[in-house]
Order: sequence, then C-alpha cells, then structure tokens
Amino acid sequence: MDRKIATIQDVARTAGVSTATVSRTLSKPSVVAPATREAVQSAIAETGYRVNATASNLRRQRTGSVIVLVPNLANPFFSQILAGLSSVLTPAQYGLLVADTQSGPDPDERLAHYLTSGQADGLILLDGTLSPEVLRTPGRPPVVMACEWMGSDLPSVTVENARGAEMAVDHLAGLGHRAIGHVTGPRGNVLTETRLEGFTRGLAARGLPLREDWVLEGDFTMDSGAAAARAFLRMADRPSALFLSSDEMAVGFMGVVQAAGLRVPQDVSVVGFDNIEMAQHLTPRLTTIRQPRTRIGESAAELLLGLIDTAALTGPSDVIEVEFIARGSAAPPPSDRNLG
Amino acid sequence: MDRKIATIQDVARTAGVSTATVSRTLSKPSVVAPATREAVQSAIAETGYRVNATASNLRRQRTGSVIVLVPNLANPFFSQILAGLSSVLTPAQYGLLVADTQSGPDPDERLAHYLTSGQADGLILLDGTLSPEVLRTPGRPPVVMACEWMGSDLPSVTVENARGAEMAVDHLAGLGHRAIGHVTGPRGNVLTETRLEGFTRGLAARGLPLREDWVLEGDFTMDSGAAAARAFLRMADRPSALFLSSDEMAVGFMGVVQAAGLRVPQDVSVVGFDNIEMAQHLTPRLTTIRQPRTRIGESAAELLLGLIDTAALTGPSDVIEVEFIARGSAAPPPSDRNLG
DNA sequence: CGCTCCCGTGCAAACGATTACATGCGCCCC
DNA sequence: GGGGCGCATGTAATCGTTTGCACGGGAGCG
Repeated sequence: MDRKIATIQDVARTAGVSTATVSRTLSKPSVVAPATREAVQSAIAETGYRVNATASNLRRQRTGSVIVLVPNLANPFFSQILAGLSSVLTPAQYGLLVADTQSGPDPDERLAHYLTSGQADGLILLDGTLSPEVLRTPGRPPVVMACEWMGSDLPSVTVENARGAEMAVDHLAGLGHRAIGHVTGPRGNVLTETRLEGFTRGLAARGLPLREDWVLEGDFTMDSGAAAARAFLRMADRPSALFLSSDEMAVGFMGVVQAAGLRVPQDVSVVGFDNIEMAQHLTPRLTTIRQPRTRIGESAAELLLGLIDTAALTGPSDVIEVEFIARGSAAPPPSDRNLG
Repeated sequence: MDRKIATIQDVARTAGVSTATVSRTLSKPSVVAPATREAVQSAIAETGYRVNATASNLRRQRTGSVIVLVPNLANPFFSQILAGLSSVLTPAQYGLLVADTQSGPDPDERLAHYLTSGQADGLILLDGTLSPEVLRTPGRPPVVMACEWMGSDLPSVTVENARGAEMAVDHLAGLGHRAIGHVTGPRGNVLTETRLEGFTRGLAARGLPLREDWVLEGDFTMDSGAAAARAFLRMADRPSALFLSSDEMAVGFMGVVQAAGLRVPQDVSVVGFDNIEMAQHLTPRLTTIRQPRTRIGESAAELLLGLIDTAALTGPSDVIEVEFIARGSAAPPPSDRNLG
C-alpha cells in the first residue's frame, strides 16, 4: 500500500490534528492534552511514521552528529576510545561520524574542512599532531581533545602519563634495579614527552642516574620496539630493566630479546604502558600501566555534550587516572638474585 | 563582521545573480556562462560560503552518510575494516556513521531502527548474528554484509575462510603432522563453521583422521585460547599440531603452553588465522592465514556505493582471497625430528 | 453576568538548498 | 525581415519539520 514513507502531514491528517500538534506530541508531550496525545500516538503507529532527521535538523539548525578525527583508524588503540564515545553519544541521540585524518593529503586542511563544513555539532580530536592555529576559525563548533596537545587550552581528556611513567620507574627501583632504560615514542609527541618527563622524575626521586644512551627513541609500534631491542643487544653496558612507552613496543622488544636467547625477566625486566589485552597473555605476562581507554572516550563525549548544551567553546577538562599492574615481566635484577 | 555563516542567498546577492545560478555553478558548472561562473566563484570566496549539507540533503532526499553496524567497537578486529570503509567513503563524499550494536539492549531492534530511520543512504553490517527477517522492511536502504551471514542472499564481502583453513591443514600435513587438532570459534558463528569445514576437508584430502576430542570450542578471544591450552595440557593423547581459528586464540594458547614448559614449535606446532600485527612479533613468530581486513572494508564500501548509485537492493558480492604465511610456530612433529 | 486568564490547538513562516519550468535574448536561415 | 531555435538565467515550488504567534473557548472570580 504505502509505498512512500509517512510524513508528519500524513500523521496529522490521520489523527485529525495539525502538524504542529504532532510535532509537539513528540517533543513536548506535556503541553498537549492527553486525549489528543493518544490520538496522535495511534496515528503514528498506524502510519509507521518516523521523523525525518534531515528536515528536523535543518529546521533546528543542528546536525545531530559529532565528528571524531582519528589519525589512523587502522590502529586498534582508537577502537576502544570509539567504543566509549559511542556508548555516550548513542543514548544522547547523536550520531558518531568518524574521519581518518591520514586518508587525505593534508590533515590540517581536513580539520579546517570539518570545522567550517557545519556537518557536525561538535568535534573530538584524537590526533595530537594537528596545528592549533586551525582552531581560530570564527563560528566553529565546540571541540574536545581526547589526547594531549601541546600548547592548547582546549577542553580535553588526558591521562596521568607522567605519573604512570613514575610508577613504572618506582616499581623497578623497588625491585632493586639501578640501571633503568627507556624507550620513548616519537619525539615531539606529547605522550612521549610527558612519559619521558615522568621517567626522569622517577629516576631523580630515587636518586638514580639518567643515562642518555639508555634512552632509545621508538614510535609506539611493535616494529620500533623490535628495533630498540636490537640496539639494546648491541650495547656493551646494558640496563637491567626497561620502561617502554607502549605495550606494543614492549611486545616487539620482548620478541627480539627472547629470540636472542635472553630471558625476561631473569636477564632483563620490562614494563610497558597501556595494558593492551594481549599483555596478560604474553610469556611472561607483561607488567604495565593501565590507561582506561573506554573511559577516555566516555569522558570526551560527556565533555563535548556539555559544551554543545551550553553553546560554549570552553569548559572543564578531565584527567583520567592510571593504574600500575604488576605481572611477570619485571623481577629483581640478576645481581640481586645472585645475592639472594 | 559576518557573524552568521553565508547562505546561498548571500552569494547570489553578492554576485548579482539568482540562487539557481549559484547552485548550478556548484553542481553543473558547464551549463553556466564562463563570465557568470567567475563572478559566482569570487562571490563564494568573498562570503566564505559553504553549502549547507543538511538543506542540500533534505532537498535531494538523501543523507550523504552510511551507517556501519559493528558488534563490538572495542574489538580491534573492526578498526582496520573501518579504515578501509573510510578510505573509500570519504573521497566519495559520504560520511561514515558508526554504531555499536552491543551498546543497546536489543541488537536486532537497533538494526531495525537504522533500517527505518532514514538516517543513512546505506548500511554496512559487520555483525553476523543479526536476524535476516529484520531486512524485510519495505522501502529500506541498500545493505551490504561485510562478513558471512548464514542464509542470506544479501550482497556481501566474504573471505575464503574454508580455503584458508584447508591451507593451514595442508601446511601442517606437509610438515609431517598426522595428529592435528583445531580450536574453533563459537558454535553457530559462520566463520567458525566455514573454517571448521575447511579443516575437515583438509584432513580428508590428506587422508588424516578427524578426532572429535581434538576439536575444542573457543570464541576467538585470547582467553578462550588460553582455556583451550589448559584442555590441551590435560589430554592424555595430544595432537602434535593445532590450527586455531583466530590469531588471538593462538596467542592465548601459546602463552599457556609455554608457561607450562612446552616449546612451540618443538613440542607442538601452532597455526592461527588472521595475521594480526602482533603475529610476527611473538616468540616464535606465528604461522597464520592473512585476511586483508582493509580490503574487506574497501570492497564493502565499493559494493554499497554501487547499490546506492543504481538504487538497487541486490548486486554483486565479493570474495577476498586469503594468503598463507609460514613463520616459526609450525615445524615438523617431534617424531620426524627424531628420525631426521 | 461579564471580564480575564490560561490552556490547547492551528496557521503559517521559516530553515537553505535544488530544479522543473518559464522567460528573454541573440542568431540563423529561409 | 520574420519566425524559430537554443542558450543562459530567473522564478518559484518543494523537501519535512519546528515554533512564534494568534485564536477560541472554558473556567474562575468579582
């Protein structure tokens, strides 16, 4: 029968009321008389009416969706954040539009595009490499950073990165290690810098030396962890423990040193960062710092909804706590073991 | 100055033409005279005009976005598929709206909701557990399955799951294994069944026995792989090699058997499925079947765009090839080694 | 009994773009 | 020179909702 989908007009006609009344029954039921309300409800059921979101959005000058800019969608790091975003935005009736900043040529231009396109009521940035200047766009929608970003006072969700790194050093030092190395993320990345800062602060607090040649640069990937391991194996004077700025790098690192015949943690202790699911399934199980990624997404979504509701561009930020998880990949250093 | 964003009216006024001409310069430049075209272009530049996608969509009776229904966003398995989807949809000017079917109470109802809500020009399903009946909705948008789905003739993108499993068995048999076990995914899942089918076919082709007690049920997770390993360790008569239906399970399996003192591949050979990034960083490196997840996403997006363009609900499907990747986790069985 | 007030509803104008149809002008050809 | 044709542009209806404003009627109060 009804080939076309019903419009609010059809419902109004069926219920014998005006379109205004139908619209009000849907948005502010309290202002319409109970009898009318029921008539409208059954007309809606009869016609199978669904409100046309596009028309509604046009009239209400909104879009009903939020864009999340992800540096690299293929990186599983982000999937849990997406899950957190979705769990908050969906109940709030917002669509989650994901865009990969790497897929085009110029990431900054992509950001500028989304800021001006008016395709979303708000933006969430997961990419810490974008230029802050782009945000000077007049009339832009609210934006929340869901990772740290140098020199920006945007509302953001950050993790206690420095403290996490400090906890890692503290744990290793507590086990008796005095020669502790570090594998960083890519230089310039804020995660890298804050974790490095926490690392050095942790060493200082324990009165341990910071040896430049024991600080290796990685890029958070397993491959770079493997490369760091090869550099480690070439060292004449090796640290007895390493704190790596990501679990992925720790996986890559352990893979190479184990293949070279070293045992973890007997020959070298390893601490990662992130507590990826795999951490507890490695051999040995990986000692690491947990950062609750789902919570990061949830919190970012909540902050953004707050901004949208109040039509504000600035608002509170959130700092997410980290948790140290001791497992089997860190143990007292060989020298202590000989003594014990 | 201009607090409000410019509309097509403003551009028309600035350029001294009608809104129709402005619209045409944007959509069909060839029909407007070069001089007018330039005038409009500079008026656009001057006013900073951006077309309002909502209004355009309303008029054109489309939405400009595609919804992808993901069973569990937190599962990194899907992030690469999303990346593939994004890489095709973004250049085609479609937004990618992601929705988590698990986040609500009733997944089927979520699907029904999106089918009727008219919020997207098309749907991509990554969730093979939804009920086919829901798709009988009249007037629904085109849908593409990006994983197998029992008893559905929907356009879909599938992977040569059975062949992949057969290749695994073939490889192990070629190494000399005659006692080969299997850890499946959850029963009823199509991936599970097709890989199991390939497994049994592979055994049959080599004239090897299928031992029911060597087929363990998992659910694709590392935890279930670990559980399978504990069951394996309890066996009086163990297979010399195992094919696991996911790399995650293989990781969990290897973790437990290694912790129990068994060596991979000397004591037991392991083959996974998927070639997750970590596979090559494990110790030993994991022999597995590669399924190109980015390609799955790209192909699904292309199929869907085809359906949208032709306003069709049915169309071609795509089968993605798998590739066997031999690494270190599978080797000749102990008996052969003794002989060799 | 008459005046207010308020509650529930309808009317109609937006929102910003697209596009079928109308219009006007210049040119070609007979 | 007039009729016709076609090109470039304008006019205005339309997509489906929301919402400010107006209106009618019933109740309450003096």
